[in-house]
Amino acid sequence: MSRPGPVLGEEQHLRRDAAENRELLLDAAARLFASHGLDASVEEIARVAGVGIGTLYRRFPTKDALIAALVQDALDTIGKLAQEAAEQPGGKGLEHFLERSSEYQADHSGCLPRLWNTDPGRDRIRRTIVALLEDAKLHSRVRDELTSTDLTLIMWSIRGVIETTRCIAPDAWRRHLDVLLAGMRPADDPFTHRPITQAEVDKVIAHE
Amino acid sequence: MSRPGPVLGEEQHLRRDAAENRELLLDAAARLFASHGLDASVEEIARVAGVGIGTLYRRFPTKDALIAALVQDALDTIGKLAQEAAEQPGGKGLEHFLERSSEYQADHSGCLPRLWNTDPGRDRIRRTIVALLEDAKLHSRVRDELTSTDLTLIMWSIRGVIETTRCIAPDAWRRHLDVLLAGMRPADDPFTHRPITQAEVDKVIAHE
Amino acid sequence: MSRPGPVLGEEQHLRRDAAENRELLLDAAARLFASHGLDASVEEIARVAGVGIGTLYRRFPTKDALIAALVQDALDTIGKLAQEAAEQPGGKGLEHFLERSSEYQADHSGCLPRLWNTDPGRDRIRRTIVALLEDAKLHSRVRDELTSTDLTLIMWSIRGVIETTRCIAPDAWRRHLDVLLAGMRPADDPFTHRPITQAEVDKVIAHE
Amino acid sequence: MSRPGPVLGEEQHLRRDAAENRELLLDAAARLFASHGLDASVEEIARVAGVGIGTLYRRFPTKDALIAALVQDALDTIGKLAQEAAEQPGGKGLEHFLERSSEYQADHSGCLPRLWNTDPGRDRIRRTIVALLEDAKLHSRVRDELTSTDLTLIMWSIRGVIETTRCIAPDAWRRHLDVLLAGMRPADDPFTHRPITQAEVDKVIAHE
DNA sequence: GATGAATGAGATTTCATTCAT
DNA sequence: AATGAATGAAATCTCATTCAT
Repeated sequence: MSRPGPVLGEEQHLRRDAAENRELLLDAAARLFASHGLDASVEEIARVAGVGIGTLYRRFPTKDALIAALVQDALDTIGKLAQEAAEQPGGKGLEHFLERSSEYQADHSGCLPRLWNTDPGRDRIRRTIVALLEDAKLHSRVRDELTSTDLTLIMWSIRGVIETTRCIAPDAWRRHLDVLLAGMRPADDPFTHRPITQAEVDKVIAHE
Repeated sequence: MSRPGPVLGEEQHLRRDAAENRELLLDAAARLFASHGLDASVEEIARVAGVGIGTLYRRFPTKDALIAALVQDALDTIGKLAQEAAEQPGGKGLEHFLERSSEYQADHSGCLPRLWNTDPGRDRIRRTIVALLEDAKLHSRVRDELTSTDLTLIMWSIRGVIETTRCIAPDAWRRHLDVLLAGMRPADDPFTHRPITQAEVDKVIAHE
Repeated sequence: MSRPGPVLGEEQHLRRDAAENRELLLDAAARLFASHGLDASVEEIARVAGVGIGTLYRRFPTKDALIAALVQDALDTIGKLAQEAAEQPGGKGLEHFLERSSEYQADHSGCLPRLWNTDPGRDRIRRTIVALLEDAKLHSRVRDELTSTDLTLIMWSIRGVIETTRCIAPDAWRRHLDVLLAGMRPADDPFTHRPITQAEVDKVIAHE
Repeated sequence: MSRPGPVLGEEQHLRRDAAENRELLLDAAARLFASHGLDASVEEIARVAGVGIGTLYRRFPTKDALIAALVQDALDTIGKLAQEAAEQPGGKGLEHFLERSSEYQADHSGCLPRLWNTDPGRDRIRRTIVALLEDAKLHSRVRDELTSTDLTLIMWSIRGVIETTRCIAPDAWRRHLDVLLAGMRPADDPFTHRPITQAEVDKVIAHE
């Protein structure tokens, strides 16, 4: 006799608009990728987001597209962090940026494996970072021989540390950054190997 | 480069053909894991090894067992490298070890994600590394404040670089190691964060 | 013959196509289990049902779940048969129930091996059967020494006959029930062994 | 330097002869079929028997052949039991046989599912049983209308009870046999269904 | 537009049987 | 003759993606 009302779990069936769903999906994906790696299933993501799987596929035509969107979000943030860091005086912007961007990655470690593997806007970030590097050299906070590709390796290495330690020792990367910064400082004995080329970095990033 | 011989508890007589197939399988697995990540399918591994899938499962009752075998091989080798490094004079053993072990990992990058995540023999390796560290401090080649857990982070950091660059710039890690070694050297300004504890490292490793 | 409607806890709204497929799958499973035993493959079941294997697994997350659903259907029906039998006058309800429930089992012999091996609702059925037994004793249609556990053995015994003969002589169990009913009737010489306990029956059923 | 002596577990590598192996295998098979059903793997059987799987396949060209051998053993024994029972006076041979053969089956329940499904020697057993039945009728221990096919059904039904209860209540079949024997006794109200034909029984048995 | 049911290729694993040692 | 390594078909189950409702 009772009207077939909303079933358990359906009581929040608000007519959400597209933008909201997008955010819900990205949040859910970030959370699940962080806890289960990129193997987290799209179905689980949709469920956690509270939307149907069809809705997910309307927003993101592919699992990879969803990941790419997360990566893009992260890159956008990192770009902003780089620009903020440029305001630091005394050549300290670079250090500031490394700390802040690492902090951000530690908090959003879900799709780190692919974080550097995508394109648009990356070039602008790179130019900002190069500027930070030049400024740091100008103030003798880092070696002259340090290149922007060295910074890329440094960020990849921090990513590796974060990925490994995030669950247990989420601040481990700070100690490691201490070591890296010490290694970047001006010193008498120069590095013994050539830096990798920007072309190589680009190829790595393009290599999916 | 060659697989280490039978180790503790492994001395069961394998028939010649069985032993051969075991090698073929481990080689194929290493190759495929390196090129396709741990998602490489066991069927593909068996095909590349030129044996039936059943043969693979007779030797390694589980995909994880196969991975574990590769990891064990790698750890055995790294243990040997650590002991060899101990023979280096002038406190240079530690640097020597970091270079050699990184070299090995770059050549066997297939199961790096799990390389540190397994048990037996690890303790012996750690003690050897601690000895290398003490020797390096004795000869003032590294800071006194450097801990063995810092070395662990350093190795994870190198692993991250190798994983990212292996296909395109297989020697990138050497340049990165330059930076790390520079950061390890004695210097005036001390690190600003506490090292992580050995207990934290152990938990990370135990954490799958 | 028709599947019983939604039961306790099963009232989730299934979309029409989903509900249809559920029926198709249960029918196919019943048919194949009947003809090939429980070893019939889920792939074959899906094919006979005319749906993809994924659909089967969406509805029944496990082969066992599929079997359990069939068993549940059967138990529900048998429960109803017991209640219907209670309306028979003259203490004949028990005989009526044995005939009807055996008939049903002969028509749904697919998952007989596990038919009694599951829980919910079983207790209610048992109480109904006990009532049937008491009524039969009251009207002197069966011996006073007959217990409800004897009835359980009797049903297992019929099940054994049905399983063996279903393909060739699908009515053989009727003749066997004649013998059993004759054995249940009041008589001078009592049984010579103790009945098994209800606890033993419960353990047998729990024992997978 | 040590001679490669016998390895662990090989110290009982006695040169066993064929007959002995056959027994070992049949014993192991009976034990494993009893505990794990006919799904017990041939590899496990060989291991429990303490022989190689190749040896098993030399003795029994097929898993089915192994099962058939067990069945044959059982039938031989049951044939002997029937003949022994024929010596019982007063028409009690039939009851004696049912008890003894059930006892034997309860103790050798491994391949019961197929126990009646095989051929050679069966005919001789049947003739012996028919004789027991006639003798029982002669002494008015069973109804005249009881046929040998009824006895077949009775034995199948006992098999069903044994299969179900063997682990928990290994004597349950005795109580059930009480009921069956009571049902076989002469009585006023005749059975209401026709017995199945010998041809039907034969077809059931042939039907794998 | 949103939903979630349906799909089916593909993954891991088992096991009866064959065959080199 | 005995062994057990090798085989590969087949089983169960997962999941990214499509499509009817």
